Amino acid sequence: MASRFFSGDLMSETPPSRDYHHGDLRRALVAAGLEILERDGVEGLSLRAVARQAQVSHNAPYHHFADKAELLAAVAAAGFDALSESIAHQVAAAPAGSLLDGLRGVGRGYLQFAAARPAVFRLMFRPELTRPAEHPLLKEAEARAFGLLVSQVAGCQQSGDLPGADPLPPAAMCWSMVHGLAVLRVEQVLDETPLGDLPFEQLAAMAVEAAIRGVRGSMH
Amino acid sequence: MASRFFSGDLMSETPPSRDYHHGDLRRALVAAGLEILERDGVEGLSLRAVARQAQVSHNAPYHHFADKAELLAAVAAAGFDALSESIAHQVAAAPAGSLLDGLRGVGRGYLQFAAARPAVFRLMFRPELTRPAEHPLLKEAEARAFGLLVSQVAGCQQSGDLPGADPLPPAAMCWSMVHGLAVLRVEQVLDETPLGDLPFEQLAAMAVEAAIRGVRGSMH
DNA sequence: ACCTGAACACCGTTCAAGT
DNA sequence: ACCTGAACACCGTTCAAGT
Repeated sequence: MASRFFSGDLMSETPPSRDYHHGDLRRALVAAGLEILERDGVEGLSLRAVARQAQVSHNAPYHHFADKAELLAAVAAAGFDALSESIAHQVAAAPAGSLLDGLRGVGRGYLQFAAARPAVFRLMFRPELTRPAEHPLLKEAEARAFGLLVSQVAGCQQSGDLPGADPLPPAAMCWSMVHGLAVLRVEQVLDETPLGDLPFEQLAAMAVEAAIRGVRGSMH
Repeated sequence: MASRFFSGDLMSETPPSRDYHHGDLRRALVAAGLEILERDGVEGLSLRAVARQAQVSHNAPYHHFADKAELLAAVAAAGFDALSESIAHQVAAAPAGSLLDGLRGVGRGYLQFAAARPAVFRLMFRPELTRPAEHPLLKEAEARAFGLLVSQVAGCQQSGDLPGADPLPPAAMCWSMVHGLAVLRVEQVLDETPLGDLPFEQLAAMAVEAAIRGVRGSMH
C-alpha cells in the first residue's frame, strides 16, 4: 500500500494500479461495495456504482465475478464474517457463570450488529441479490455465524440449562426471535407503529430474555 | 370508441371500457400487481410489467399513481388487508376457552399467510419499494393488522393470562418471534441451513408456543 | 382518462479491440 | 488483468401530441 501516492491530484500519472493487476481488485470491489452500503444503502448498490467507487471501468468487475450476484455474494459473505465477530465478541464478554449468558451474548451480538450496520444486514438477507445456493463462500460464512448459535445452544443443553438434545429446534426459535426484531428494526417497520417510541436497546434486551424463556419450556 | 368484451371478465356486469375510464384502472393495476407477485415474485414487479399485465400503455399508471412506489404501496396495502383476514380467520377459529388461544390464532394466521403468499409478504416488508411514510392508505392497512395483535394481547392482559398493563412490549415480542420465522421462511434462508429439514408447520407451532412462553414471564 | 411514441438517464450484460 | 467504447434490452420517468 505504500506504493500509492495521491498527494493532490487524483488522476496522477504514475498508476497505483500495480496492486490491482495482482488480484487486489477483487478485495477492492468488496470494500467498495461495503462503502456504498454504508453511504447509499442496498438501493445504491449497483454493479456500475461499485466499479465507480473502486475507480475501475464498469465492466472490470467481470474479470473477478461472473455477474452482479457473485459480487454481492462476496460483500454479503464479508458481512456474515463481521456478524460472527460481533457475536463472538459478545459471547466472550458474557459472564462465565451460566452458559445461558453465552447464549444471551449471541443474541446481543446479533442485534447490535443489525443496529450498527443495517445496510449490510439487509443485503445479507436478500438472497435474490446474492443467490447463496450458487456461492459456497457465502454459504460457508453463513454457516459459521449460524454455528456460533448452534454450539451455544448445544452447550446449554449439555449442561442442563436448556432441555432437549437436538440443538436445531431451539436454535431456530432463538434465531427467529432475534432476527424478527432485527428485521423490523433495519426495515424501519417499528417507526411506523406505536413501538417506534420504545428504545431499541430495551426491546433488544426483552427479546433476548423472551427467547431464552421461550426455549426453556418443554420442546418435545 | 370500441367497447371491450372479455369472455371471462371477473368484474362483470358493467362495461369494462367505461370502468377503466371511470377509475377502475386503479383497481386493475393493483390486481395486476398481485398477479405478477404470484407469478414472478417481487423481482418481476416493475411498473412497466404491471402496465403490460393490465393491458395498458406503460405510462397509463401515472394517471392513478404518482410513481412506482405509490402503486406498490397500494398493492402492499391489499396484502396487509389479506393478512388481517388471515389473522381474523385463525382467531375466530380458535377455541373460546383461553384468551391465549386467540393470541395463538394471531400467530398462526400470520405464519400461514406468509407461507401461502410469500411474494406478497415480501413486498409488504420492503419499505424502500412502498415508502409507507408517504402513503397513508398503506400505513392504515398496516395499523389494522397490527391492531389485531395488540388487541389480543390487551385482552390477555385484562384477563390475567398475560402480565403487565401496556400491550405494546409483549406485542412487539410476539411480532418479532413470528415475523422472524416468517422472514427466514419467505427468504428461503432456512433452506440453506440444517433447519431446512424440519417441517415448517412444526417450526411454526413451536414459534407460537415459544412466543407465548416468552411473553408470560415477567416483563417489567 | 386514456392512447402512441419518443426521449432521457440508469442499469446488467456482452461484445470488439486495445495495453 | 485490466482499459475504452459501443451496443443491447430493460427500467422509471417525463414529455408532446393525439382520441
